[in-house]
Amino acid sequence: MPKAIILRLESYLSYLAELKALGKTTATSQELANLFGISSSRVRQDMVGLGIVGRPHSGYNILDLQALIRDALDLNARKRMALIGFGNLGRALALSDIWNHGGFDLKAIFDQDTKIIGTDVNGIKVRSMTELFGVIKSESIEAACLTVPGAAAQQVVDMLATAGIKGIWNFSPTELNVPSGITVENQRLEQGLMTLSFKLKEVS
Amino acid sequence: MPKAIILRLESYLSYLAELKALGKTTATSQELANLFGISSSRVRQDMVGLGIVGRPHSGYNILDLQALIRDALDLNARKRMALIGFGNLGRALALSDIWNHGGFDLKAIFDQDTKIIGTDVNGIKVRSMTELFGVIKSESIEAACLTVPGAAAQQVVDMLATAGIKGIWNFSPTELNVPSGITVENQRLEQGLMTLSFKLKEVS
DNA sequence: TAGATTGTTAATCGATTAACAATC
DNA sequence: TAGATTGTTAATCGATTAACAATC
Repeated sequence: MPKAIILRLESYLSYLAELKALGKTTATSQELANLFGISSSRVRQDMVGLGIVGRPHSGYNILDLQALIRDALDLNARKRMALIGFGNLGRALALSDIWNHGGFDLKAIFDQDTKIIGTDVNGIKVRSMTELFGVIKSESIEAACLTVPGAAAQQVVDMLATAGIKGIWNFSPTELNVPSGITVENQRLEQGLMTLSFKLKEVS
Repeated sequence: MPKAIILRLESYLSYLAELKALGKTTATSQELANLFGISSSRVRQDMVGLGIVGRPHSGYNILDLQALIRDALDLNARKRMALIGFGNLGRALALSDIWNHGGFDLKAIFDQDTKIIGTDVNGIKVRSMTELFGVIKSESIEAACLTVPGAAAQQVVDMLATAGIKGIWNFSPTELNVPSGITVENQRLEQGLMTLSFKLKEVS
């Protein structure tokens, strides 16, 4: 499935939650299209791809649509995650409620700093990097969130690959090298900021 | 300029820094293409767009290319930024060194929580939201980083718009409504996590 | 019923790749 | 020089839009 479609499904999902909160039970392709300036026919093609059947007068059933999108993105499956790097950003993510929005459960936290190791975070103890391999195995952890400094990222990725991790949510600006069978989703904060810089020049 | 090109320019930039660190002085379109699986002819078209002239044997001069990309993204212009929302994420960003990578200088921090107001962060005092309008004006701040809870986001955006902000780096999952003349760059953490969920299903 | 909205096919658009003469 | 690599044009590909008969 193309990346562009995935991103649209995610946007539909958050908009549908808003509509539902307003008491609506159906949404038309035109309503969804207005959301981010695409044509209603593109939305209908996305709907066909999801396998949902709409009704000529009212549109698509919101509950059905939410369920199908959540299923397409596999958000209902509980996936076990480890966080590597308990710096300011790692700490912010660990304490946030974001994990559940992706169907993830944070199960372990690792850091290198002996001053931090042992800290309790909502019932999860920050562990030493030396425990990484064993804990990922014993806790059946399949995904990792990487919030270590860029210089350390690749080295940690190699450890994660050996331990059998299947997916990485990467916050370091470094382009990671991973063996096949491992997927990386980059959350490029620096690129976001650079894009804002570019856009600022355009608007003014 | 299409978003896809912007993202490529940003990727070229970080790769060029690596090449330069290795002591190289030129890069060919083929090298840059290998980076993320596009064709060398696409890279050459990007180069033409930047206005750089390559040499048939050696490729493009790295220093020239870096300068042109930085110029295209306006990274050399110093832009003054405010951070709104000093929660865990806002705090992590405030303490990070990311701002300079986009050519931004963090000049003010705002939060609603009276327990936090007054805190000193690298010489910047956290201010009350009531000061937002005045400080943005008096400090000539043109951009804002939004790390407030989703429910408060739109309300803050309206204040920022009134104060004359030109660009917003948005970390809230909410789709923001802004008047024309203001640009928003969304840093969708939730969508990143959902995309990872989808990809995990695909690889296994 | 009337007409709003779907599902579907063809047309359009833009971005990417292929190809190749020019050239350092 | 030989050949690697550019700059450029045409071909291809994929994604988006337009159009419209079907239908609730």
